[in-house]
Amino acid sequence: MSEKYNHKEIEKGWQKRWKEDKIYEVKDDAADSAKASSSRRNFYALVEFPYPSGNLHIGHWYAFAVPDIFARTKRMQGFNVMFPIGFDAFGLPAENAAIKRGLDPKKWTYENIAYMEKQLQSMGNSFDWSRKVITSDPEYYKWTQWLFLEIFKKGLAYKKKASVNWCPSCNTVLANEQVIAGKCERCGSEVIQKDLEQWFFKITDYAERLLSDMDDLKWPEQIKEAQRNWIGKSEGAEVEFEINHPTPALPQGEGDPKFYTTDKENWRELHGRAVEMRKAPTKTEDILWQGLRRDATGYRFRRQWIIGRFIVDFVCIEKMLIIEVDGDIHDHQKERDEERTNLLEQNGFKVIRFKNEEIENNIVNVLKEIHEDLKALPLGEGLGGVISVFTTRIDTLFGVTYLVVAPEHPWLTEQIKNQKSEITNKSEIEKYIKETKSKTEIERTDAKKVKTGVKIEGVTAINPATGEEVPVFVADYVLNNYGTGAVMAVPAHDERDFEFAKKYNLSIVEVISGGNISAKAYAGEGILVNSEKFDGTGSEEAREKITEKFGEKVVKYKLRDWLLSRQRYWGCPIPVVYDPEGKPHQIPEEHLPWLLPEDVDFNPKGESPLATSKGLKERVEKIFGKGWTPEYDTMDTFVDSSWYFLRYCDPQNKKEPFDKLRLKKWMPVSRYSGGAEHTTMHLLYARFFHKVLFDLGLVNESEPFRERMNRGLILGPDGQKMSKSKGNGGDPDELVEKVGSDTVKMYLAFIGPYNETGQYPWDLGGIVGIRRFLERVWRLDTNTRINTNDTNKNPASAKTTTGEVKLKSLLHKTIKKVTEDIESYKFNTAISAMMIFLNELEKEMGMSRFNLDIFEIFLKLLAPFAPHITEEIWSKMGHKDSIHLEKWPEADLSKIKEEKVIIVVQINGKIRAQFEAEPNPTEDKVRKKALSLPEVQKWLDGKEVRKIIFVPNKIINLVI
RNA sequence: GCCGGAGUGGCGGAAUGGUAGACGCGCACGACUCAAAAUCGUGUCUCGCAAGGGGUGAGAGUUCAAGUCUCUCCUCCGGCACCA
Repeated sequence: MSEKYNHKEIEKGWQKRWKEDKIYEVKDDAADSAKASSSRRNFYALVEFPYPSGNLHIGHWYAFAVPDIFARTKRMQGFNVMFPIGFDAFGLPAENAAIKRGLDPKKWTYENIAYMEKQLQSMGNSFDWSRKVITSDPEYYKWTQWLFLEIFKKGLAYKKKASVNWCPSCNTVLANEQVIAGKCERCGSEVIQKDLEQWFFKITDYAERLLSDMDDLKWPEQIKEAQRNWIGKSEGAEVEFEINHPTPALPQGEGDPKFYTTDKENWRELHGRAVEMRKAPTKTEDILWQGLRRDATGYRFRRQWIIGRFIVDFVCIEKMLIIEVDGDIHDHQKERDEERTNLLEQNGFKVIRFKNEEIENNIVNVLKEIHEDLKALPLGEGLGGVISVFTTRIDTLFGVTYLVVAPEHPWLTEQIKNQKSEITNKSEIEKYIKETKSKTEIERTDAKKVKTGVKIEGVTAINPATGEEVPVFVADYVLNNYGTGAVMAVPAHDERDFEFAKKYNLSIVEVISGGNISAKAYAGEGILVNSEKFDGTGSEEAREKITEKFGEKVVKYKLRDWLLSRQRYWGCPIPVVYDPEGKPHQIPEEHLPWLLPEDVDFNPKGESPLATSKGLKERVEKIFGKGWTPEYDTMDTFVDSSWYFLRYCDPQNKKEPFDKLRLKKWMPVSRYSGGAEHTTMHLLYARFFHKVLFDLGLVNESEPFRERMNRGLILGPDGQKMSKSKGNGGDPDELVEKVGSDTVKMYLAFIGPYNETGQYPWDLGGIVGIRRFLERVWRLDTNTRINTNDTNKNPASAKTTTGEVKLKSLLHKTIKKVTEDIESYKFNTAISAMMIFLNELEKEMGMSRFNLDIFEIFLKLLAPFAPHITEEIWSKMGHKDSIHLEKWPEADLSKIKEEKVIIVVQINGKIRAQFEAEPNPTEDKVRKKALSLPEVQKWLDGKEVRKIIFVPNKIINLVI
């Protein structure tokens, strides 16, 4: 009688042995490895490290146990495989445990890690535990801080005000996930927005590279597309709309009446000239403009701008300063210039002039002088006269009937403050702005809500294409942080604008297309009311032409800078201190790791928990001096996880985060497996981080992950996402206890393709199928040994039967299929192929004695899927070394021989008959045989065969 | 709204343009058993006694041949979304 398949004993035993023998620990160099050979290459198999929540759920199993099949296969295929594991240990749940249950976050976290490690061991994965990384270890976060400082030094970390979700009742900052429908997840009170100074990484500087470098990555197109979406590049144009009052600082009627230009035709002509001049600047003008636009003076300028009936060279937006550039001046010109200067100065402008040589010889000095002049001028009396908009459809410029600015738009802010502004309904606008502030981001961006807005009375903007005056609105449907924070509204061709225009009774002007909008535009016939419907396909060419004339080509991204400050305790401290003036300074390297203090009150006090630490304040004053204060915020945990895969390559390094030479052996990651939910967060952040490190010269490559696979999601049996609160999660521990780790792992691999981001309801029904399969393998083994122990049977001398030839052919087919399917993460069909093989194997066994070699090869194929049971059988068969160190079987294509093939006979594509034949029959043979079949005769019914299609070994199709 | 992906038995899912439903679950029947479980065997898309017909979300097309390619539409899933 055969002994029982006792998974518990087998699995425990082998897990212990593997640990003792360290068979999965990997040396950095292929050459260092015990089984080294010149053909051995390094392979870095990576899975996303888990958050130590305290309990492994079935999703973790899916994430770790299945890619283990791949890692094991690669190892057997002769690669020097690094398959590390660690813990993403900082994060909110630890802190919540502290707040709710008074636990110490550190203790809580490390206890969880210890427990989860045990659970992970029971999985029997081939992880290399010697490279374990825990992000909350000071030995790790020291280097997170160090890297932060490197980035800071490079000017890619900066501070600015940003709003956070704030729960007034809990007295705490909330993460976006903690805000449910605008309410606090915990107490249900209304969440408000609060502005705080926070740290950012300038990921936007890398938008273009993050986009274009993706082309060469071996990633599924889906993931690339999602990232492209997220980065959200759009190419369009910026167009400037002048506000229609020549000098907003002047009350109407003062100064020379000649100064005003109200005549539209005149304005249009003037504008045309200004545009021509902008397009063809002199060398000197260009030098100055480059200086001015680069913010060298700290103020913004416009060039060739219309002031009254003049075009001036440069004018400041914020202050009333005009800069004129002189060429060679003739006397009569000089006179005119003087008159013009007087006129401008009478109207409140300061006019400064520079000679060509001055600018060309010493631009730095000139800019300095301008800066001095600007400083001397009073604030808030600026031109205030331009609103820049971003559009991707400049071809609809002629249809613009109003402008909308975001409530936070700088121009509006300035105008509200400006005493002399001509806006007549300031209080109404201020009220609206206040209302907007009280809305959450989610409320504001709810497209379903009816749009609101307020007309800005007293000012109008001029459509540069038509010279028409159009009203200006403030409305919160315009986002300040995209484009320029202002939009041109084309209600005839944009739904949102249409909705708004209807509500406020604004005019709607259609732009004719018919493919030649540009021609119409040039001819100055831009306005075409109630013309034939605009088809929305104004040509690329039209856009280019209109951009050239009225705007400037620009590229915008949806991607925002990475806000990394968290007003939380359990995270990596930001290694920054503030001097008595409040200026941030980096903490010198010798003070790293900048330790997280432990004398902290976790109960929300309305500020970051670190602010309650006395020890931290004392530490700062002791090191830096009196009046210096610590940074109280910690880092987003995505910073921790942006480089953990680099630390795996050199986890013990005490001198630097990692040694560049060691990285060379492993990076980039050969294959990275993870969840689809990280596509636009972790995966993008890590790419950005890695690129920065590349620019700093710390890593060798600009992309961290050569290949990426996203897995699907395991749902609860109810089709819902699994969670503790719903109680629909499967408990893997219990399951492993019952059927064994091998069965659970293999079942997870069997339920569907792993390389597709589908969703699988967790249904235990099918798991018995896998368990049966493994039991059959177990029984097969037992029988084998009984047979081989029988001295009468000598497999080597036995004659080869037809059955064995068939089996051998199937074996090699199976090797091929399994190998290919593992490579492409289609574990389900690999398992299916092995099942088919086992079915045949059993049949053959029943007929004759058993071929041991074949069974051994089969075991090797199965080893990555069911590491424990195969190891046990392998060892019982008398092998001393682990099966997991065996060489992966190779398919011998010459052994794949069909004994017989089945030829299908079709008539007009319909199957009418089939027959068996020797492999590779000639077309001639097949045709003759087919025609002779009575079924075929019946269907032919004497009709003539017009055409014959022959697919070798498969089909003959007779067309009548 | 935009961008991806997918729709195949009772279920999970297979099918380089070439026999649709592999493999597994479930179910039915049979064997073993006093009986049950386990195990093994047979069957299992559908209409039809059969011959044969129909069938991969719907409709059209290309082809000797379409689940697979093309077009239109529907549904579901995922990403982005007042992004101008």
